Amino acid sequence: MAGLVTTTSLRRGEEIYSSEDPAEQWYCIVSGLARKCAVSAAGRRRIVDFLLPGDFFGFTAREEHVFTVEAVVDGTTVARYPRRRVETIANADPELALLIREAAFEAISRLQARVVMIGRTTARRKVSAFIVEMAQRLSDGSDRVIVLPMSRYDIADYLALAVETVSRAITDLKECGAITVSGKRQITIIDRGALER
Amino acid sequence: MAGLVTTTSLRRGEEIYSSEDPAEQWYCIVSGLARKCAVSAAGRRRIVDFLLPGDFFGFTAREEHVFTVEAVVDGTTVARYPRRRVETIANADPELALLIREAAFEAISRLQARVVMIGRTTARRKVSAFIVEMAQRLSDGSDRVIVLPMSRYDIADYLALAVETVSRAITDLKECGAITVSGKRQITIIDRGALER
DNA sequence: CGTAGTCTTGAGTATCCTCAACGAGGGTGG
DNA sequence: CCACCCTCGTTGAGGATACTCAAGACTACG
Repeated sequence: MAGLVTTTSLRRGEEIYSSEDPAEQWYCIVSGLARKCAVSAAGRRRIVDFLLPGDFFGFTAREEHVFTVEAVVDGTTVARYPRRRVETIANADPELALLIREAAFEAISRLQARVVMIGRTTARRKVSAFIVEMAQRLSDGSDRVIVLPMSRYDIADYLALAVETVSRAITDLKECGAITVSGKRQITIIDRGALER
Repeated sequence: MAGLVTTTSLRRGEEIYSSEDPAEQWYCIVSGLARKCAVSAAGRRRIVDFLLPGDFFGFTAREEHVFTVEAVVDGTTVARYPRRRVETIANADPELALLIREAAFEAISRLQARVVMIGRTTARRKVSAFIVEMAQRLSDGSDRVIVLPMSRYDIADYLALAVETVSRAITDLKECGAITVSGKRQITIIDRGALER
């Protein structure tokens, strides 16, 4: 495997792959953050998934990618694996095949959690769940302080809300004493119970 | 593989597996329809996925299932595959390993499409997209006439809407001439363009 | 120092949810 | 056979929520 992987560093906004590109590689985020996006006919962006270090992506049963993946922060590094060659190696290496399966199963788990989150009723619940999810994924849930690597716009497109609504929900959670906010991006969880309710 | 598979027939409402059950099998719908559900703390049901003939499910990187899967219609038949044994066979059979990967990739595609659909803004768009999706999945999109196998309640929980809103959206689409409805469940697509917009 | 991007707040409106009522259809039991 | 219950589906009214439009503050960057 070591000989196959290519690692690239990207600036914010740079594309890792684009919609309709041939799906010839699999990817893993090494550091930083990426977003998997769709753009609707009306020009509205949807973020299908945030990709954090350790997340594999680019899996598809088709020949072309459906979504676009872009780096969210400067210096995001991505490992690329040539799909066909990895599959060939996996044919003779059950352990590698298992790793691939598990990476795919992880993607399924993330997406299912996402369907549940995006299906929540109120903006406040969505944003609360988002903060809890990020605390979990950024620091294994062990830390009360998180620094969001993405903008309010990204959060809005991730939660299917308007930016203003995200902003208001965060203000709301501040005023309720569930969180505190330092600067724009640093959030401290004060009352986790209130967020999970 | 032939010796490993167990096929069961279920009545509507019967569980295939339940949340927190040990994840020891993989499944495939042979006929009928099943729903993958989560129930929120507030008692609200979310349908994470509808499972149609040919859809594989039960994939997880964990030891326990997170969701519950139930038959939606009487006579739904499900094939069960013992996970460990299938994995052991796959270790020596690259073709089987490929099939598993592709089934998992299909599940990813379905879920991604779902995140996009559920993230749509208005109820009318959601219901329109739902009808188009079902036409696609029930008959490869070739047919203008579809018979919905699930209730309005199921549709509502799938789209994260209230039942009343689903009902109103369908009435709306009827009045706009985009569809016609015979009985409760049979829908004929008149103007596909109007649905996709 | 100006510009572009980000974030917040306000006001008004559209949409959807809740509560309520009602009709149709399918079983079940008397 | 019919009364009854239950689920399902539809419609209406009223209120809550989030969206749109608008404006302004703040930051980073050239």
